Amino acid sequence: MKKVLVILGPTATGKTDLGLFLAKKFNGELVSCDSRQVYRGLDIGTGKEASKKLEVKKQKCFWEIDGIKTWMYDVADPQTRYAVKDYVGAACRIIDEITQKGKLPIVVGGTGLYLRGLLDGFSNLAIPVDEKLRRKLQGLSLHELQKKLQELSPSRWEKMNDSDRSNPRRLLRSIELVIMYGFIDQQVKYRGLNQRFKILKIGLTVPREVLNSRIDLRLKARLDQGLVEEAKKLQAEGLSLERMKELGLEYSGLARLLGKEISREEMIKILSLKIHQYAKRQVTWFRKEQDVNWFDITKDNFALQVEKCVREWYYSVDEQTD
RNA sequence: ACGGGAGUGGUGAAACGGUAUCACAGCAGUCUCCAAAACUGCUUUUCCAGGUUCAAAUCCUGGCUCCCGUG
Repeated sequence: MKKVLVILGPTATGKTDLGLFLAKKFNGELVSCDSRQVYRGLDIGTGKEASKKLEVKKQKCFWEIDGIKTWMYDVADPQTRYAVKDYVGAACRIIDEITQKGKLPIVVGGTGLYLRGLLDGFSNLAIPVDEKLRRKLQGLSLHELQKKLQELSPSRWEKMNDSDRSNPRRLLRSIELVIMYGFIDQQVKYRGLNQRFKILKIGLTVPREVLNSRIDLRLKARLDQGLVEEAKKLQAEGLSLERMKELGLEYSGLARLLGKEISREEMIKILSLKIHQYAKRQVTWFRKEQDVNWFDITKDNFALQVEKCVREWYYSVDEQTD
């Protein structure tokens, strides 16, 4: 059985650095699993380059960082909306290609939903989005959406938890699933990677306080690298501040700065807070992930420990029939 | 030092003498296409000491602290 290595964990734990390290050891190529790195032009704010200053060559379909090919960067225009389905389809194809070359795909993931979709597969992705319906439902109040779903599909409503029942987006998608059920998109038949590959998951952890201070340091470094200039460039290229806000974290802060809603100092304060909260949500998500080999990045020689773990798996022979 | 004003969760605010409330932060969580999104739950408060009152964050007295003005 072919193998895929997965590195996961919250932001600012050095997933890309570790990925590069392992790619060199095990003849690998990186596949980013990040809902914002897919967008062209969002480079500094999404941390496309590794923390160390390495040689980066941007190619048409991939970046070459310190000689290692890195995929799933720059596959979408930031003005368009990219979603799980797009990611899963594209990433899957690339992983197959890497495997065919005889190399090891290393998925570097911070976006839990995308990663789960890629590894386990989401059956609902075959049920298409209906823009017209969404536009129509967008105006409805929470209560109206709830009523609508209860009428359309009481069983689906019953299955939802309290949190989702108050979530307009989930309600809307749920209604969409009921209405669009008959229009299954035959193109997106898709099995999760875990059915076709032997997967090793490496998870990175770090004490919360350390993580927060790493985030703050990284934010400062990004500002020094020209984060604000990057945002100005995006704006000059036609990206509206409105859309920039939707891109979240750094970019939403930057959009407010450029829109003169907040000062630079306020922005830094807000961003620090928002990124801490985001990291916490990532930790919550990944906590439930199955079969993860966790490593604390503050421990001595952690990279070597990881390497050892990967080596055992990488050279192991599958006893079962392929 | 004098005159004036103000002290309510970690922060910013609300409460005619009548159940101390809200937002943010914090903590825990949800999750099958906006996921760096959206959403849920929980914790925590009346500066101190007296007094008036059935009842005080609220009124009175004293103390402490802070702010503004004058010196």
